[in-house]
Amino acid sequence: MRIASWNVNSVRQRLAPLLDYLREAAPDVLCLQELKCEDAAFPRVEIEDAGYNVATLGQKTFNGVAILAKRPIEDVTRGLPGFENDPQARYIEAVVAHETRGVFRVASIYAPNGNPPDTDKYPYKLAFMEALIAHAQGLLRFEEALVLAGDYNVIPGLGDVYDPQAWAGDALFRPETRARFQTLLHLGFTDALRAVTDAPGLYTFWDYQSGAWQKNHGLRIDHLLLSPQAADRLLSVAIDKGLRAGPKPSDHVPIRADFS
DNA sequence: ATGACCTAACTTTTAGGA
Repeated sequence: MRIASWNVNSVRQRLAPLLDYLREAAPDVLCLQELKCEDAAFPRVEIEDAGYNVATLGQKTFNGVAILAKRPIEDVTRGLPGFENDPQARYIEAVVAHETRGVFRVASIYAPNGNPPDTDKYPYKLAFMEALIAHAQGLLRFEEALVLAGDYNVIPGLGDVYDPQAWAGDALFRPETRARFQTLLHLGFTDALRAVTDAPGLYTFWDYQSGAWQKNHGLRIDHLLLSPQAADRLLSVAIDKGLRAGPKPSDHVPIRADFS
């Protein structure tokens, strides 16, 4: 069972590399963020023709999340429970069956950026994270294989950013932000990448500006958080950074995990 | 180096991203 997450920065601009990725990496489930289109404009037919079912929560211009899966997508929840008044499309959750080993519950999450931190964008980011913590705590009671996948807009630690000092005051790296990410982990989730390696410099995002990719000025902000039942079945984790050097790249690359 | 990008939109500038 292969589950991946990718902030595509406009699904319509990314359609060709997305179809390539579905064919080459062949994830069973792919969570997408930053669709930047309404549901009616989502390239549903092209993705269904590639062999995937589709569940979306779109929005004009900004945000937007989706779950793609080879198997049927069931019990879809659109919007983060407990944060229902949010006008921004940042959360979709569903259940996908494994061929032989029960089901996985999967969420595709696009947490707010939160910059600049001296504006109301930062308390909005923290409020989203607190609602996510509350909802995740409830989900753990199901004792299911659960993957909370997405762009958290959180740099968890010093090894997850090319220049920690330069990012000290940023909304992605402030202590209040990292503390809430840690609270989420302390509920009982496993940061999938950190379950397989302690290596620094494993990034999922490189800004389009300033030659960030060429200089490897990256951030690790896309994460797969695993319930105990998912963590017990984790086989491997990979970051598909090659896509950042390919044609029409997103500024994020996919992160994926394989499960038994 | 004070530089450098990309996307969507009631587009020819602006807002948002991170």
